[in-house]
Amino acid sequence: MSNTRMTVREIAKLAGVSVATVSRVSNGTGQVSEEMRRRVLDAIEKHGYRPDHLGRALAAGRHGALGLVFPGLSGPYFTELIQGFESEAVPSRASVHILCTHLRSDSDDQVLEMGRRVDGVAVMGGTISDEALLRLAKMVPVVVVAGEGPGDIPSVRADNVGSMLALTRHLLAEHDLRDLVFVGNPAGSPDVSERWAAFRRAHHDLGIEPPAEPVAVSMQQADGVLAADQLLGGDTPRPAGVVCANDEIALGVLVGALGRGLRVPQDLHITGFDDVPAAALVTPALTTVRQPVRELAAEAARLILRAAGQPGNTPAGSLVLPAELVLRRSCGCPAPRPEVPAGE
Amino acid sequence: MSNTRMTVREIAKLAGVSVATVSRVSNGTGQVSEEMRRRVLDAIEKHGYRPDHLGRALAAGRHGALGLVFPGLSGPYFTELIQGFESEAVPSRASVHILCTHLRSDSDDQVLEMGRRVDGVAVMGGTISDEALLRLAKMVPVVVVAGEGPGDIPSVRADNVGSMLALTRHLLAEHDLRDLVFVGNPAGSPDVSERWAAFRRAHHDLGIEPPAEPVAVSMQQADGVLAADQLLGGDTPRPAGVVCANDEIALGVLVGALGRGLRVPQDLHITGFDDVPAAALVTPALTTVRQPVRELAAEAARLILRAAGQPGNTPAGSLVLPAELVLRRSCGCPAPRPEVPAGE
DNA sequence: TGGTCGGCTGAAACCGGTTTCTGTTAAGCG
DNA sequence: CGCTTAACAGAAACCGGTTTCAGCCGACCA
Repeated sequence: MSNTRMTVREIAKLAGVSVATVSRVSNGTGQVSEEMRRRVLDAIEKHGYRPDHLGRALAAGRHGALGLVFPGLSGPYFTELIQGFESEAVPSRASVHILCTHLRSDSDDQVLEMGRRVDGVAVMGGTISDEALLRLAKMVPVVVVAGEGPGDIPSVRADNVGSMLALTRHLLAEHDLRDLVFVGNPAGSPDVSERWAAFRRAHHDLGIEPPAEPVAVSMQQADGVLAADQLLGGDTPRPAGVVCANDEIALGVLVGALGRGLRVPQDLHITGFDDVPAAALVTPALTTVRQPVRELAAEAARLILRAAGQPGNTPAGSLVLPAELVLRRSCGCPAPRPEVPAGE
Repeated sequence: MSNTRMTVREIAKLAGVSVATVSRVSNGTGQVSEEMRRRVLDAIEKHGYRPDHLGRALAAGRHGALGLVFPGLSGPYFTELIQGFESEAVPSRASVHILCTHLRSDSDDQVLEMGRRVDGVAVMGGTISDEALLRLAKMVPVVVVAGEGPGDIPSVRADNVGSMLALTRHLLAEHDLRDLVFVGNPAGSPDVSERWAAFRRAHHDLGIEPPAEPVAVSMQQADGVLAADQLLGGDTPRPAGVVCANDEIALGVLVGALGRGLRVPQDLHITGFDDVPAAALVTPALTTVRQPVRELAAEAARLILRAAGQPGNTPAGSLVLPAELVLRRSCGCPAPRPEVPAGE
């Protein structure tokens, strides 16, 4: 009815009761007689009163909000992440604040500012400085997603090590490949760092000498094209296989290789990581690793909600979810099914 | 220093001044003598005081937050949208709340709840009911992104009509195609509705009879595969070209066509909409339309911020940004460049 | 020297809720 | 019938800030 916002006190006056009673009715707490409850509900209904979120939050000392911090929104990985997080937060009546640190230099400050507006934060690994992370953790419960935090900050992540071990071993042992290269910058994110380490360890486990250095590029498709230029353009002998830190790099390398007239996988084997939708679509389809990104994010949200619910801010331990090897044509495996992918 | 949060009153006591003075210093408002300012700043510095966001927001009657509502996060379109919105909001010290209505049935309520937590909301067209949109607009400034709102709710959108007119005309006139079909559900979103209307109008403008009905499917890749089954599987004559409501559908149709042994564009012409990264990557590369999604979202954020800044909640008018036709192989055009796409 | 004006300060009201704490009333019980 | 107790209602304090308003004081002017 009324366009101007009602307050508890106005409703109280209109219903002829005290503000305490209105609050009790609208929250369902305490004891209220049927008579009073009727009067209050009538007034609320009649004037379309909804309690103000700020007033309530201030009194409760709780924001009713969760934060999610990520470097940027490149690709389907982040899409899944956000949806997983959000779908877990909303049923708990918590709103979701997002922050893309992107290329901004003052992201540490912005994250700390976010810490003052929410009840807990999930931060993607490698997004902000450890120092900022520790300070943030002093304000609100924090969980690191896809990475590892300093101190005893809890984290949830996929099994990078296990799956990259399996993938590399697959290439080395089943396809009997040598001269593999790794494309991706281990310094860029904890995920890549773990993948690079596992890539090397798989070599060592089989008594094979791994390359000393990765081809350190960023995570976009264009960087994969660049890497392909570097690997295939010069006079250096062509590697047998290219293990990429994610699918987008792999797709870039694929384009670069095909553009040079190379056949994949006959002339060059390529693998990715993440299983983005396009990975199944391109020709040849991309061998990759599927992570339970959505569950990862949902689990992070759950941890935060639980910690925020308790005054003691329980930090809980770390969690590692399994990842799944997806073998397709680009590593030399036969096409798994009659090429009619079920979309996404 | 202190781990437990400081309040204005504590700082005031420690600095030996009144809370009003502390507030004035920390906000830089009003007149404060150098002596007082020093004392307050010292106390603030020493105890690491930062004003509580809730208290401040309550007193100011402003949340310092913007909302963004979308149906789901399928594909790069939404990624761009979020980043554009966020990059405009953050410099204004506004946090960004997101809400995926997804498959939830109670999204209207959730949107209204969001309206009580932010200073303004951008809603993707077709995401919530007109009724909810109108009620939301009574609470906070609202902008519809990629769609049109009821009443005088302002909107920002790309030039669907102009670009789809140009695209369809291109197929009809330049490539001299007939028997085009449109794949996409006009009832699903305002964008698709506009595109379908423009598709038909281009036919009429050239005196050609357009198809009476679209192939109404959803916006995911799998739906494109379904559409291909329907169009290419039966005994009905194969259409000359398939105009898809977005790139993901088009990619699905492409896979379906190639999987049936058809050559694209020789046997079947296909076009998309949005210019997702994969559109340039697939073979043949996809003819499509590039929308200024990021600018769209940034403009929406700007409108909201401006409206939220003024008590009068200026609704402002609508805004239509131009879109660009991207001609590639899949419509029959020659490859524009030596096939080394610069990634994305 | 008295009056006015402007700079500076702090007490108190306010934002919109929740919660404690006190008091009243009626029911239950010996 | 008197006493205890439970149910219920409301006044007031509280959450942590901002802002109004009144008052004090020194400077300036006639």
